[in-house]
Amino acid sequence: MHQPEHLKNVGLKSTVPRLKVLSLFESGRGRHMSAEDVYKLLLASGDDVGLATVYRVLTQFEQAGLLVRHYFEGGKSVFELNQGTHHDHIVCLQCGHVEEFYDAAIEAHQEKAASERGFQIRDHSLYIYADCTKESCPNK
Amino acid sequence: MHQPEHLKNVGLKSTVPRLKVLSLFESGRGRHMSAEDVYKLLLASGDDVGLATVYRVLTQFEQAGLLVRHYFEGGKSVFELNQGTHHDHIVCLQCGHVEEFYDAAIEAHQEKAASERGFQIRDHSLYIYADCTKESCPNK
DNA sequence: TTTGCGAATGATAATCGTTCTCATTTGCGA
DNA sequence: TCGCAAATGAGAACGATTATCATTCGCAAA
Ligand SMILES: [Mn+2]
Ligand SMILES: [Mn+2]
Ligand SMILES: [Zn+2]
Ligand SMILES: [Zn+2]
Repeated sequence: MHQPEHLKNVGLKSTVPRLKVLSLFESGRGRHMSAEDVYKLLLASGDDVGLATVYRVLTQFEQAGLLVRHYFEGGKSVFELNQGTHHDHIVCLQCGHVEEFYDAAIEAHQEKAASERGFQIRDHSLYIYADCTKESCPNK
Repeated sequence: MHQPEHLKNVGLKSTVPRLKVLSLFESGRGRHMSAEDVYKLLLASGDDVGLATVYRVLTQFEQAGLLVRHYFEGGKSVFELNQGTHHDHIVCLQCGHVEEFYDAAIEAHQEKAASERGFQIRDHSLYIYADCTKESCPNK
């Protein structure tokens, strides 16, 4: 999918740590990952990259539009590949399972609520915290 | 408004620091406040309370249902008086002005989106980040 | 290719918000 | 008024993230 040129196209020089982080996200070995997640997965696969570099690269990728950052509850940022289309998230409070959804009606009502009050929307975040019904979920 | 009995009613003994924090929220000197905001406002008014106590009391008030905690972007928790009715927030990215709103249609669609996917909603957070149209806003 | 240099990296220190520890104080029922 | 569990406050500890800085690397010019 992505090649070294992709990094150049967004103004970042192609380096080993950057390519490793990008290919991890593209490998599908984790969709919503924290800096620590990325760091540990890279270590586990023998690719050792400094933790500080992981943080730097994630922020650079976010600014370059390659990744999207989320602030779930819990205090740590979570990143995912930017695939162009916006979506919101449902997070299971028991098992942490994250499901993505997009609801055009909700998006439209948000736009309406903001413009009625004289605001021009730049961004928004909607997280639904819930209990899921997966078999594997401790929530029996 | 609130009196010492209110604390007892929610299972907390009436202490000086707790009463000070509660009356600060009730004074209207700030609606959405972080622990640091509360700490500094109390110090400024001559009521010195330890920072650790401020954190403890805010968490206790949240658990007791007196306050609601929000996780705005920026990494720090923000609290406001729980006035019984849920609402969401629009935050101006330029001046930080926060406006509250409630949209029954959005709430209903969230419920629908979650139940359709087998989730039982426990909580949710919706923040709209925007540019406001206040005269005082740097966003001219 | 080799070279040169500014950008990138990684080990580690520092920062920030928050929680923990523990000796001291306080609220409040007996 | 006492007694004691609960609450407080100062400061240490913590987890996530950022800053510092000496070393290494990417890459373009020669
Ligand atoms: Mn997602
Ligand atoms: Mn509010
Ligand atoms: Zn679950
Ligand atoms: Zn504004």
